Amino acid sequence: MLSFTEENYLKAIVQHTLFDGISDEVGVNQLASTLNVKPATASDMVRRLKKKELVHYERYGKVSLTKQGQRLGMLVIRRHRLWETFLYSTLNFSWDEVHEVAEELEHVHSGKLMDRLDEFLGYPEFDPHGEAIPNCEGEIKIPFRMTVSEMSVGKPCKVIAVRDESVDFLRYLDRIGLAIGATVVVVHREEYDELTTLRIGEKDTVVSPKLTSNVYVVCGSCGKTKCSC
Amino acid sequence: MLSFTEENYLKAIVQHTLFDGISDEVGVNQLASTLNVKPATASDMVRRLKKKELVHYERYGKVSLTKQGQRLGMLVIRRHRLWETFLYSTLNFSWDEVHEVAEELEHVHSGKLMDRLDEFLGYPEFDPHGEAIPNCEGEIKIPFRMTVSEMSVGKPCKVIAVRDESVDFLRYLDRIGLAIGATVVVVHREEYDELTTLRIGEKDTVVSPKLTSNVYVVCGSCGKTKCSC
DNA sequence: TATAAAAGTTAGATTAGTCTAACAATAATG
DNA sequence: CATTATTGTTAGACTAATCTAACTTTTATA
Ligand SMILES: [Mn+2]
Ligand SMILES: [Mn+2]
Ligand SMILES: [Mn+2]
Ligand SMILES: [Mn+2]
Repeated sequence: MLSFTEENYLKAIVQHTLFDGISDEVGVNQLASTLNVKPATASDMVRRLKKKELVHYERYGKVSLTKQGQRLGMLVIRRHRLWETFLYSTLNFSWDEVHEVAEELEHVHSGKLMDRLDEFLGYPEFDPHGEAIPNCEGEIKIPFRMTVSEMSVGKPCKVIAVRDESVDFLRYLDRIGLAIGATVVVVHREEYDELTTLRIGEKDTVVSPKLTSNVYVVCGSCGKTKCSC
Repeated sequence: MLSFTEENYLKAIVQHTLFDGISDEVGVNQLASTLNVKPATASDMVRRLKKKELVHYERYGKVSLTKQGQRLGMLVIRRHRLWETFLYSTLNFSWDEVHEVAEELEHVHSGKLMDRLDEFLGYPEFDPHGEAIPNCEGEIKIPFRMTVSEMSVGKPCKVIAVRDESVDFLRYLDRIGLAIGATVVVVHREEYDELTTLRIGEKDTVVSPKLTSNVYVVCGSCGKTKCSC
């Protein structure tokens, strides 16, 4: 049985290697900063995870997941996202409140519990932030996704997910009317100061690249990421 | 914020001092055996709980709860029993499966979560084993209860709760048809070998004092513990 | 009440997870 | 390619929670 800490490391490694889509391996310092620990601590832990055959790793090298490590990490993420969905859909939490509570609930080890919860929720595909929920084998289809910062000017698109789950970010989105399913158009992109004017519904709002790079969208006409509409 | 371990100690002290109704204080060895640790370990922990002002305690003395210790212990029990109710009523777990999972869920620290869950469940008064659920202040009315072993022969009574939550015990009760709400009559009590013949519904079953002392009942006519029916 | 039994404590060790400070290897850059 | 910057490791210390083994206090009983 994995400890809280081990599960959190696996989850962080999954985020870096599978979800962020930059590389399939991650450095110790990067991991340390994600987990808010010092590099020395992460270095130690990575060696422990290697001994348990959950990661591939050599001294001074990068970290990547073994089959088993990936499966277990994905299961933590499944639990996290199912609980977020429960809190949001059943207990009427707002989308900025669910993450923190799910950080605790995700460590409850009962496969039966998660399967029953999944059934109770009607086998949801996505969590309240639009992220896909892995199945009970820890499998998931990771879609190639586009952010608002990559969308061409004038093309209507639909918000499908958000990358950042912080309270500040989500409340900001609420204020400007940007929710999952909303239609947005990049009205103008100012090269000089990198600000983007976004039409959300009827209203235009000027936003930073920090926002546009954290909002995932698909084509508003065909619903695909890559399209020729 | 309390650790898992500290919460488990508080819960165990509540059980011994408030629920078992023998004394309002408990010994270190007794605590140790309840928590499956060695006396040395419990002795250490009790001193830590004292430093946090959660228990009253002097070297070589007995342990009892402070106001704060009692409140926090009762809140752990509230969470445990609300989760058991959720697992049983909403996710269709059987009454012998809920305890183990609740042992993990009870340590999730979110008052809002528990209040919302309470609301979702319709403010239940009792958990699947018939135990009362403390309110959000950690308060509860502890009823004076009678077990089957104390009931007089021939008097019909109603099962209101079970003391033991072990899988073995609860499955055994299922097999002999003894559920919460069932009507039972002590048909005969054999002094020699302390076995009791119990009429449950239409069927007679011979049971041990281990069973009769773990089943709580009220008078079948008036619904009270002490009555003159 | 003296002795034995039970209950409780202390000392010292261990493991997980963390830190700081000093050091070493690798990568980037002039 | 030599120097610097970045990245990662090691050594040594700390806390929480546990153990074993030896010791002490309290309680029971002959
Ligand atoms: Mn989340
Ligand atoms: Mn999410
Ligand atoms: Mn229980
Ligand atoms: Mn219960």
